[in-house]
Order: sequence, then C-alpha cells, then structure tokens
Amino acid sequence: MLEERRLAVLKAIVQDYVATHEPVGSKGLVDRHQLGVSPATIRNDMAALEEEGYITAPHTSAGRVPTDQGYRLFVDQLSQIKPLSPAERKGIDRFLGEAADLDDVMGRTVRLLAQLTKQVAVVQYPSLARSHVRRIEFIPVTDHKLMIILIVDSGRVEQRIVDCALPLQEDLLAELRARLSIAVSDQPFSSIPTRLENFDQEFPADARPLVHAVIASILETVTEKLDERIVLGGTSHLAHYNQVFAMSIQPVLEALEEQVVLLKLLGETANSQKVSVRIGHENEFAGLSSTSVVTSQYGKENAPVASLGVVGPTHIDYAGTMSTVQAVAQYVSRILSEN
Amino acid sequence: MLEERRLAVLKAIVQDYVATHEPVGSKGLVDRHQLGVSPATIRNDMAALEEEGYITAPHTSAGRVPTDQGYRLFVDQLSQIKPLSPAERKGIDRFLGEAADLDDVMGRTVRLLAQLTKQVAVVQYPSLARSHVRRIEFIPVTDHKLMIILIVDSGRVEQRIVDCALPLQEDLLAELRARLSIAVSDQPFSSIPTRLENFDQEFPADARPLVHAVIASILETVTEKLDERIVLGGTSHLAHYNQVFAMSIQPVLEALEEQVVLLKLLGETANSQKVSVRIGHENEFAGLSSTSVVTSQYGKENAPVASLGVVGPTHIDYAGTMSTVQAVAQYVSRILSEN
DNA sequence: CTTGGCACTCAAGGTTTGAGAGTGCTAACT
DNA sequence: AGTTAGCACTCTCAAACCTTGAGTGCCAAG
Repeated sequence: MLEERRLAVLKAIVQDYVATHEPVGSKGLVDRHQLGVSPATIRNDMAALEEEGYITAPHTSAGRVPTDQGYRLFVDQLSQIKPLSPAERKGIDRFLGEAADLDDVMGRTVRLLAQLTKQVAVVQYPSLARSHVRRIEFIPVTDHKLMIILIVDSGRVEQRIVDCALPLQEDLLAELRARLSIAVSDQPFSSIPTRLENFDQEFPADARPLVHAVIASILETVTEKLDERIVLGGTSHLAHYNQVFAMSIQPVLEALEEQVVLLKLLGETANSQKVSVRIGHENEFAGLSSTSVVTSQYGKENAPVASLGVVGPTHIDYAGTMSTVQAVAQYVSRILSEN
Repeated sequence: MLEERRLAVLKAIVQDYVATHEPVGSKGLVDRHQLGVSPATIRNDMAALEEEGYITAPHTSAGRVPTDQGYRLFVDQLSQIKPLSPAERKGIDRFLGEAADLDDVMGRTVRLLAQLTKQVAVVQYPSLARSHVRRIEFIPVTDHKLMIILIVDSGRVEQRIVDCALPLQEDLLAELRARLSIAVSDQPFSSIPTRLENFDQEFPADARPLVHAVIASILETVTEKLDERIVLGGTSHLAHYNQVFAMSIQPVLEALEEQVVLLKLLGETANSQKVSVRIGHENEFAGLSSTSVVTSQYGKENAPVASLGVVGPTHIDYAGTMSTVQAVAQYVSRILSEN
C-alpha cells in the first residue's frame, strides 16, 4: 500500500516534470493526479523518495526533480510500451517505403526519427561485422592498381583500391577471385580473417605478392571499416532545449562529432529486441552525462545488423520515445529484409 | 587624408571588435592604435562612418559595432592575404598527406579546417558534374539485377543497382558495356545525358528494354547524385559563440542540416581561385543572416571540382580565416591531383 | 497513518541607486 | 578646414534592497 503509492508519486513527478520542465510540488501533484490523499501525505512520501535518492530538490523551497535513479525506476516500471497510432504507423511505412537504395533508407530513417521524437537521431549503417559477403569482384584500374569490390547482403557496397606495385595478370586475378569467392561468399565478415589465414598457401610462390596485397587490402577493409558509418540528424533540436533548460550543448555536440563515441553508444545497445535506455550518468561518456539515450537494434529477429536511436535530455518522454524508436527499428528491419 | 583616416578607423574598429566582441569606443581606439589624433576627432569620423552605414551603435552610450557593410568594406580593402607560417603549412601537409582514400581526404580536411579556424567547416566532395568518367563496369547481382559501377577521375565511385525485370544476357551486357565505355569514358558527367540521347538506336529492338533500363539508371545517377555529398565538422564550435554572443544557433544548425542550403552556399563560391566571403545578410538563406561564410574552390587551377569553407559569426577573424581556407583548398587540390 | 496548520526558507522578480562609459555639441585653437 | 578640449547628457550595467509566493518540514490532533 505504502510502497505502491510512493511509486505512483514518483511516476506522477516524472510525468509532470517531463511535461513542464519545472520542479513539481506537492500541491500541484494532488491537483493534477487523482492520488486520493492530501498534499501533506505526499510530502511525507516525497521526503522518503528523496531519502532513497529517486528525487531531489534544486533548493529548499522548490519542488522536486527526478534524479537519474528516479528516471531509471520509472523506465523499469514502464512495462508495456504504448503502441503507435495506425496513422503514425502508416506515415512511417509510407515514408520509408519510398527509399531507393541503402543510403536512401538510412537518410530517411534518421530524418524520420528526428522529426518524430524532436530529438537528435542516430542511425548506424548495417554493421559489416554482422553481415555476409555476397560477392567479391575485381576491377583493374590501371596496370598496377586494382579495385576490390565487396557486395554485402545488407545492401552495402565496399570498395577499395589496392596498389599491387606489380603488373596485374588477368588469369591469376580470375583464379584468385574464384577461390576468394568460394572462401568468403555467404560467410560473416567476422570470420574472414581466420578464413584467409593460410589462403596464400594455395598459390604458387610467384603469385604470392599479388595475393598478399589483395588479401591485406581485404583484411584492412574488413577490420577498419567494420562499423564505421553512422548518420546523424536533428541536431538543431539541441538548440531548443539549450535555451529552455540551462545546460550547455557544447559537450553533446562534441560527443556527436566523435564517431567512436557514437559507435560505443550504439554498440552498448542491449542485445535483445527490446528498446535499451541509458539515463544521464549511466552513459560512459562524460559529455553525455546529462542526456538520455534510447536505442534499439534492427535487422532480423535473431540476427540484428546494427542499432539506431535518439539522444535527448534526461527529462524526455520515455514512453513515447521508446515506442517510436522501437517502431522505426521494426520498419527499417522490414524494409531491409525486403531487398 | 580624411578618407584615408576614416578607413583606418573602420579597420581599427573591426579589429578591436573581432578581438573583444565588445562595442568599441573612441577613447579605446586611440589608446590601442597609433592614430595620432584625439578621441574627439575619432568621434567625428565615427559619426561620419555611422552616417554612411559602416558602423552602428547598439545604444546611445555604447561604443560602435561594424555593420555587415562595414565588414564588407574591410574585407575588400584586405588586399593581400597573410600567408600561413611554415609550421602551419607543414602541419596541414602532414595531416592531409596521410589520407588513404577519398573518404579519408574529405574527412581529414573537414576536421582540419574546423580545428584551424575554430569554426564550422563544410567540405564538398568533388562534384560529379565537373568530373570525368574513367570506367564503367557491370556486375550481375541476380538474374534480373545488375549493379552499375561508375569510376570517376576524382576518385569517387558511384554504384547503383538496377532491376531490369528480365533475364540478363551476358553477351548483350558485354556489348553494352563496351559501347557505353566508348561513349562516356573521359567525358564530363554533364555531357552524358546528351551523349546517351540516341544511344539505344544502335541496338536491335529486342535488346532495347535492357538498354533502356541501364541507361535510365545511369542518367538517374548522373542527374540525382550530381553534387550531393557534403561533410560537416566542428559544429560544437557553434555552442561557444552561442554563449558569448547572444544569438540563437538554432537557425544555423537547421541550415547546416539542409544539404540544399549547403550546396547553394558552396555553389555560389566565386568562380575564381580567390577566396570568396559572404557576410551576414549577403547570404541568401535567412537562417545564416548573422553568420559569415568563407569559401574557396579546389581542384585544378582552371578546373575546380568543388568547394570548401567555413561558417562563422560575422565578427570572425577574416584575414586569418581567409588565408586558412585558401591554404587548405590548395593542399586538397594537390593531394587529389597526386592520385 | 493521515491531515490541517503554521512558521520558515529561499529563489525570482521588481525597483532604486550609483557608477562608468561613451557620445554629441560647442567654442576655441591652429 | 580640420582638430581639440570641455562639458552636459544619455543610457546600460551591476549592486543593493525589498517583496512576493511557492514549497517545505514539523507538530499536534484526528
């Protein structure tokens, strides 16, 4: 009974604070919510909640504000995510359905996510590490230079030019391609390094230099470019909550410029179909310690290929944002699997 | 004599204001610059400059601030751009020299530019419109789907998948590729539409559907993707001059998110090797009316392939920024031509 | 365990005041 | 003519001060 009401109070505080961005007091709470008790009782509960670290008072005579811990409890209690309206779903579907190629899908997704949530959106390209090679092709560019093209099942195409420093022999290339094809086709990227480990042994000694150069280049692509591509959108929304709320957006902008940080952000997404939420200081990166990150993986049910999500203030509409992120992730998954 | 001193006064005002970001008064001016006259005289000149619209007073008893027009005159008077120090040049050279491929060059350039100028940097990928096709390749992906790859002299590689909706015939593809190669190789992109106008006439009627599909796809690539790629960096610098100076960065962030705006921005770069500067309201886009844009083209001397530049507040260090932008543009040109 | 009452605290906003910076004007000087 | 000193005037900014009101914590009674 007592515990139950306290939870209700916390929930009410979070909701009000998210809506108004102003500390919420005991009187306002009983006015706006049907709690069935007097402000004084609420005050006792609030004192207890503060004691336990779920809420805090900016100063003696202001209302209370949820702490990161408070938001966390709130989110954890948020058992079922409210579904989007049919109209919204239809809008998403139509917008994403028009996309032509992968670039287009990613671009549209990030814009959509930013627009729906009014926050900064982050979308990762399908990770090569979790993709499979579909084809491998060679295109001689000059005498010495070869373009290697890897076509990936997620629709990505990686190309790289390698300078072999010696004349290319067409027949050797053809054989190399054929054997490489067998070795790596339909294999996950992550397995390629081991698969190519002793690959050169199959070739005669005089072909080794070329083989080595090509393999080295492929391995470089495989390891370097693994997850690298990320698109960003809706950064202008940052300016808004900079003015309303007194917080500097500089560290946030800096964080968003660092691919590494973003990758880590998305990489930490819980390995499940559920939406993952990291609140305030739960984020490793200091610059994001006053923001919340809502992410979800997308891809096939049991084989997610990458993550997407939004970055917003800690006083974000968690329920709405989580459902939007989840819905968008589902639609992206569907679009990609249709190709 | 009189005119001459007025110019000197304007110059001094701009310099002081850029340095301090505070309205500059007559007394401070004579203290900091060797003008050889008394504050009262300066006041007369300032009154005249204000009359002519070069400077303005925020309120009755503050100093003066340059107007857009004032900055314009200042920049126009800035005949020679001060060269960078050898150390700086070396730093640029080393940093850009390490780049592996085109993506890397662009990424490094934008970071470099942002870091050197402490402003938002904008770099356009070499424009396809001003590039030449080096090769064209086909890769069958499935029975019906064909990947078309265009390799461009600037190092860009464009790929596109076209669904022909009918089985691909290998020999027909080979011939198509051969003829296309002849038709478009080493030709500027912009000439391709006319070159392919009656291209299908050379093929027998039963081959037309495939030919049409491929040509349509190429034309789409050529027209749609013409200039599209732009990279951005250093947006976090915006936060800084948001706090110091009282101006909202929201419209600026919004502008920077719009590819169209950025393209227009860079596209308007003066068609010369000189650096181009647009000050405040000289920018067409309203969101950038309180920023200055410093751009330069890069590429071969007489055949620039694209533009790069920075976006900053109107009270920017014009001399320094212009020289940095010019230097970086030159280095990028060199790096690209070395490939 | 809940509630009404009450004293207490503190941020926010408005007003007043003084100081300082800077101007414009006029009259004298070169 | 152009330059200068002097002076009155204007206006912002910051500090000091006061008032207001929201909100709390605690206590004693229900």
